[in-house]
Amino acid sequence: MARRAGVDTSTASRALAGDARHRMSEATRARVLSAARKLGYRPNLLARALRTARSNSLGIVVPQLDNPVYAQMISGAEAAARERGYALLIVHVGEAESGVTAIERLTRTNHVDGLLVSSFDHESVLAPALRHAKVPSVVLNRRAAGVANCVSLDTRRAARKAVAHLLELGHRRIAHLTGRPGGAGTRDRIAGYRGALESAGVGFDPRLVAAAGFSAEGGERAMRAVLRSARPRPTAVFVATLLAAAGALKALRAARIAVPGDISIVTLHDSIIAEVLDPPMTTVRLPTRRMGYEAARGLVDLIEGRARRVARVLAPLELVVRGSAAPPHA
Amino acid sequence: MARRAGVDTSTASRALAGDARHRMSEATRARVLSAARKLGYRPNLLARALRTARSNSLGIVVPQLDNPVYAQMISGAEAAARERGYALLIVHVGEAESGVTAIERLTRTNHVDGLLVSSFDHESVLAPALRHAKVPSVVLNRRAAGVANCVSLDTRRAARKAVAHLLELGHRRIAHLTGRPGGAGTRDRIAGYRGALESAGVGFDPRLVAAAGFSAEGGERAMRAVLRSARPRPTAVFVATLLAAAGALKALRAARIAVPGDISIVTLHDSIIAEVLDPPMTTVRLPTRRMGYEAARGLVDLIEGRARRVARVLAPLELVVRGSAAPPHA
DNA sequence: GTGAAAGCGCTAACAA
DNA sequence: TTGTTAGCGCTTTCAC
Repeated sequence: MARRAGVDTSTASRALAGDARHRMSEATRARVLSAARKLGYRPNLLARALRTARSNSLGIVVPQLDNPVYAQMISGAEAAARERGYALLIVHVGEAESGVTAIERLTRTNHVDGLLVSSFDHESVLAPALRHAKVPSVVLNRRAAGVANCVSLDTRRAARKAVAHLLELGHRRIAHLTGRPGGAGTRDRIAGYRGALESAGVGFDPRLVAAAGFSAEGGERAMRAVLRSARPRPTAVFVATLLAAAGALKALRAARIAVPGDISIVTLHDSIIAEVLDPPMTTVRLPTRRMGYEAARGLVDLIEGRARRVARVLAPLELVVRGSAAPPHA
Repeated sequence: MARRAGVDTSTASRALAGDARHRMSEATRARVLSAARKLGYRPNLLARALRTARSNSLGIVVPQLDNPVYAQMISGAEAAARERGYALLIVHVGEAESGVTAIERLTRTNHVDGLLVSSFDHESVLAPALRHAKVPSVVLNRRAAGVANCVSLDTRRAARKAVAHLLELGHRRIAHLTGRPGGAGTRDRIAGYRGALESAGVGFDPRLVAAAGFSAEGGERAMRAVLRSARPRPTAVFVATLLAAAGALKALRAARIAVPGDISIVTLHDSIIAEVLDPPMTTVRLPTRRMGYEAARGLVDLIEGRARRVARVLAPLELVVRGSAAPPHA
């Protein structure tokens, strides 16, 4: 024990706290600090937590782990938590399950100091659950009524950017394979898509929009649906997410439609998958990792009283031009 | 407090422990339990941890988060930990960094009861660090001298299975793009590859082997190298991992070599990426998620004294035949 | 500026 | 079978 080494007792606590509010002689402080260092003293966080009712840990609730989007989010959150001296407890709840029991368990049993939540729960259940948990929370990429603290991606702007790229290439008949019906992300994508079209004076044709969800199969199905029903055929398509774009690509290949020769594709998010597709996919990168980072940092600010509210919308990063989009041939 | 509600005090502890070694009247036990339920009592794990010097948490150290292999591992570990009532603390250490400081921090500061380790540390540093940490540990997919507890994948057998598939299709000239030089995974792959060839009476030609590592670029480079130097050209190639196979595919496409028409490809691991490639990739699935699950379960057994050693090698799952391998044309 | 003492919520040893 | 007591390692009044 550092105390033993020095010569004092709980004064050590003050010295190690380093808090300027405790006035104490530089001499003793130095003595304690050096003794602590020499003995390799590590405070017992459990004891501290019990005493202060603060555990120095954050909980994160995610619906998927093997999706690069969540993996990146977690990676960012972990980095921010570590920088601030917090541990990160991770709970995976499945897409179908509710995160509410996880939230309950994290706060009531594990005594986390704050929550990062990214489950698919409807806001009507999520918001009360978070309010009921008496620790601060930040919701990731789900803007929801009744949820004050949230860090999300500006999906609308990203969508707009993607579609603008197609318009600049000269496309006028642009389809959109969007997300899950009813989701906020879907609304944002459609808004961005329509906004870009309007700015370019291109009319909106609902037959060019189909729900793909976020899976490859969904993308394949939606692409087929559009090919079947849209006349004349679109020369380009903006797809909700990378996986769905891969599915759309498959559908086009099956229909012997060349990409980007006959139809161009642009999508959102970026990962190694974009590079290994044939052709490599042109995408708008989104700062997913940074979203996790900012959310965790904001959460710590909330916990430590440096902030009263966390509400950030992160702008998309750059357009990554690969090979899936080209000018339409006359 | 449940105690208040019933009428007793620390007897509640015994009742809630449910331990059969404590003999007590069914009446009081029932009373305590029902009171606890009614009040929604949750024991304070922090206090318990302080008292018992057991935190009911596991730490997991991983070098990557956005690689499906690790994501699946974590997902499995999280499930097992939760089932057994443990929380999972996750630490990401980067491929270049050492996991040793993370191990140190997890045990000395966060007081985890056990460690799951999958960093890239050389065994000469990892083994002492784990021995020094005074909690049990299980190493994931890295067999290393001095490390007793380990759950790993039978990569050798998986490699053999992959190559056997090519042999059955009639291939005799089979190249191998392997992992990082010197890695255990690489040795296993080469051993499996050679084993399969030998069983089929096919000679081993070192010019057909090139190091690809585990990235797409590596695979692309290695494929080019083999195409340049191997005469006659192989009719099939067994690639170390999915991403590298994607890179190899790219190289073949660039060289206008048809897959599987001119060259067949088979690789290890499975994920959505295998499906979105063109052609979809034939792979040998490996139980990565289960590896995380078994490791965490074994670790808890170690912690709770139900096991003295955890050493499992998980057999590969089935061969998933997609479209990247076909019989060679005469 | 520093020491003494209490107590966070729990469990384990001992008494009753 | 149950209650009493002590103490895990820390922080925080409260004296001094």
